[in-house]
Amino acid sequence: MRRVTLDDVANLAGVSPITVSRVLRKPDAVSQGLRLRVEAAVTELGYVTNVAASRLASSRSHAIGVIVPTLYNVIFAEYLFALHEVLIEHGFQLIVVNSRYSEIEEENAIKALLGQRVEAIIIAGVNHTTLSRQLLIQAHVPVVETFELSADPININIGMSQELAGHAATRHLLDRGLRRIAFLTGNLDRRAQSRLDGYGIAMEEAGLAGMNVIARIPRHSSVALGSDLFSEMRLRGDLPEAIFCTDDNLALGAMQECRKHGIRMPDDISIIGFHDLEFAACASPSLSSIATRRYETGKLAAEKVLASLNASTKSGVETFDLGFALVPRESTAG
Amino acid sequence: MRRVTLDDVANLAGVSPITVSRVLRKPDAVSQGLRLRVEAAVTELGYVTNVAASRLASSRSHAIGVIVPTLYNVIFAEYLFALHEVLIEHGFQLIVVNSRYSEIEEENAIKALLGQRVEAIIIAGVNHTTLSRQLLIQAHVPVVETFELSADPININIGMSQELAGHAATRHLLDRGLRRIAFLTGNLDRRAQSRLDGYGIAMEEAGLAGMNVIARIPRHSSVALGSDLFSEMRLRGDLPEAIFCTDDNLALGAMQECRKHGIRMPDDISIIGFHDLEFAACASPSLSSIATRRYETGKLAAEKVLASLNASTKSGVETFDLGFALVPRESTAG
DNA sequence: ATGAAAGCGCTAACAA
DNA sequence: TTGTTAGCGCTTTCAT
Repeated sequence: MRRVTLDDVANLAGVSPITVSRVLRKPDAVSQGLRLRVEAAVTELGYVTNVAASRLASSRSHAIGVIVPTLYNVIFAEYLFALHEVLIEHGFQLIVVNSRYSEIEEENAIKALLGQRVEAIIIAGVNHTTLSRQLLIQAHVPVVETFELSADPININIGMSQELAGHAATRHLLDRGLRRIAFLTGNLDRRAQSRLDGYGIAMEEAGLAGMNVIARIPRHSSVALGSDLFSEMRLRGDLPEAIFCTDDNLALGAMQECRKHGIRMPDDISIIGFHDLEFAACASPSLSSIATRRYETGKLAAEKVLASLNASTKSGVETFDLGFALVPRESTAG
Repeated sequence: MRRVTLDDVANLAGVSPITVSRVLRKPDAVSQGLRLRVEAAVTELGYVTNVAASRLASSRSHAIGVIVPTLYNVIFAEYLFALHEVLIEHGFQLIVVNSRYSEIEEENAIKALLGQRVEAIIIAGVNHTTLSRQLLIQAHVPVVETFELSADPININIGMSQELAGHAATRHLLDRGLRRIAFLTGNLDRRAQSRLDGYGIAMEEAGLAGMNVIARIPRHSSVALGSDLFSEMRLRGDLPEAIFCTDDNLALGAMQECRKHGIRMPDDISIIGFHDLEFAACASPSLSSIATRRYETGKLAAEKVLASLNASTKSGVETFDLGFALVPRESTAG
C-alpha cells in the first residue's frame, strides 16, 4: 500500500523524475508530447505531490502562519476571510492557529509555525511574551501585527487605537448629557481592556471619575452574556442611564432584557455597542456602535505580506492606523 | 542567514544528530547528562525542528485534514472547537480548509490535504464529486463525514437527518393549527435543502401541498438577511401565519422586523428557527428552535479518528445518528 | 528541452 | 544508552 511517488509516474511515462516534476510545476518548460504522457500517467496513478518532500527540497513552504485568539468570533472570521481571499489566490497555504487569548499558547503557536518554516507570520495583537518577540524577530520573515497599534512594532503593524475608540463611544454618551454610564464586558482581553481604559479616561475628563461602573463576567462574549450582565445590574437595583458594551453581541443581549422588562431605549436607557456587526442596523431600536475595519485589516495585512515577500530588501517598521467610526443610531438618540 | 539544523545543535553539544533528535522526541531514552547538554544547545541556538524534514523521514505527518464549507458560521466554529480540543491534545495538527460550499473547491481541498499526507480526513457533508469520493477511498486513511446521514458512507458517518428535523419543525407549527407556513432561507446548501424537503413533506402530509411559501435570497445567512426576507414578504402584503427559518439568525432578523411593525409573536405570527443558538433562549419572545449537536459531532468525530488510527485493523463503515431535539418556546406558544 | 547527480534535514533500523 | 548508515521524495544545479 505504498504511496505513489514521482518515480512511479516517471517510470510509467518513460521519462526522468525531474521531467515529471517540471510538468507539475512549470508545464511550459516541457514539450507537449512529454507533457501529455506525464499527465496521463499522473491521472492513471492518482499521483499527488508529497508536500513535505517538496518543501524540504525547495526550502520553500509556500505557507503563511496566522495566529488569532479564537475562531469563535465573527470579527476574526471576517479578518480570516480577507486573508484567505488574497493569499490563497497567490498560491499560499494558510496555517491558522488559535492562541485562546493566552500569551503562552501564542508562544507555542509561534514555535509550531516556525517549525513549519512559514514564510510570514500574521498575528492578532501586539503584546507578546519576551521569547515570542525574540522568536518573531529572529525568524527573519515578514511579521504583521494587527488590530491594535504598537508603541514598538516588530515589523508591520496594521490596527487602530482601541483606547481612542472606547473614549469616543463614552464621549458620545456623555455628550448626550448622560452621566451614569456602565461598561459591560466579558473576558477582558487586551483590546477590551484598552476600550475600558478609554472609557475611564473619558469619564475622568468629564469629572465623573468616581462614577465608573464596570459589569464583568469572565465568559466569552455572547448575546446570552449580555442578558446576564444586564440582569445582574437590574436585580441589584442599579440600572445606569447608559451602557457601553465591549461588543454588539452584549448590547443585543442587554436590549433583549430591556424589552422584556419594559425599559425603553433610549428614553430610559441608552446603549452603544462595538464593532458595528451586521445586525446593529436592523435591530429595534437600531443600535449605535463603533464601526471597525476587520476586512480591511486582513486585506491590507495580506497585501503587505505579499509585498514584503516580493521585495528584495528587508522592509523596516511600518505602521498603518485604519481608524474607526462612530455610528450613532436610535439606541442613543437623545 | 542559514536556519539552525539538528547538526548544528549536535556539534555544539558534542553529540550525534540522532541523540538530539531523541532528546526532542523521546527524552526518556537519553541519559540526563547528555539531555541537559543538548537542551542547553537547543536553547542557545534557538533551534526549531523542521517539520517538513521530520515528516519526510518518519513518513508521519501528525496532521489531520478538516474540510468545512465556511468559517463564517458559529455552527462550524463550535464543531472545530471540539475537534481542536480533542485532537491537539493528542499531538495532532489540524489543517482546516474551507470549501466555500462548492464541491469543486472541496475536491481541490481534498487533493491539497492528501498532498500533506494527512492521517485522517474529517469532512462536513456527505455529497462529493465522483473524483472526490474516489480520492477519499483510495487515500486509505480514516474518513469521517459529518452533519448529515449518508445512504452510502465512505467510512465513518456522524450526523443527523436534516430532513426529519425540517419535518419536525414544520409539524410543530401544523400541530398548533397553523396552515399558512413560510420557509425562509438564504443560500440553499445541501443541509438547508434537506430541511426544505422535510418542510415540503410535512406540508403535503397535512394536505397543504399547494400552500408552500418559500422566501429565499441567495446570500449567506445572517440576522440582516432575516430582516430582508421578512420585509420582502411584508411589503408584498403576503404575511403567513407562521415562519420556519433555516437558521436562528434569520429568525432573529424576522423577529426584529415584526417588532418594528407591531406584529405580535406568537399572536399574529409564530416563528421557529433552527440550531438553537445561544441567544434563542434569551430572545424576547424566546425563540422556538431545533437543537442540533455541533459540539458532540466534533467530539465524536475526533474520538473516532483517534480510535481508527490506534486500531491495527482498518475499520468498516459505521454510522452514528446524533439526532436533534425540538425546543418549543414562546415564539410558537399557540 | 531533458537528464544525472547531489542533497534538503530529519528519523528508522541496525550496530556497538 | 549512543552512534552509524541509509534513505524518505522531492528539487536544485549543472550538464548535455
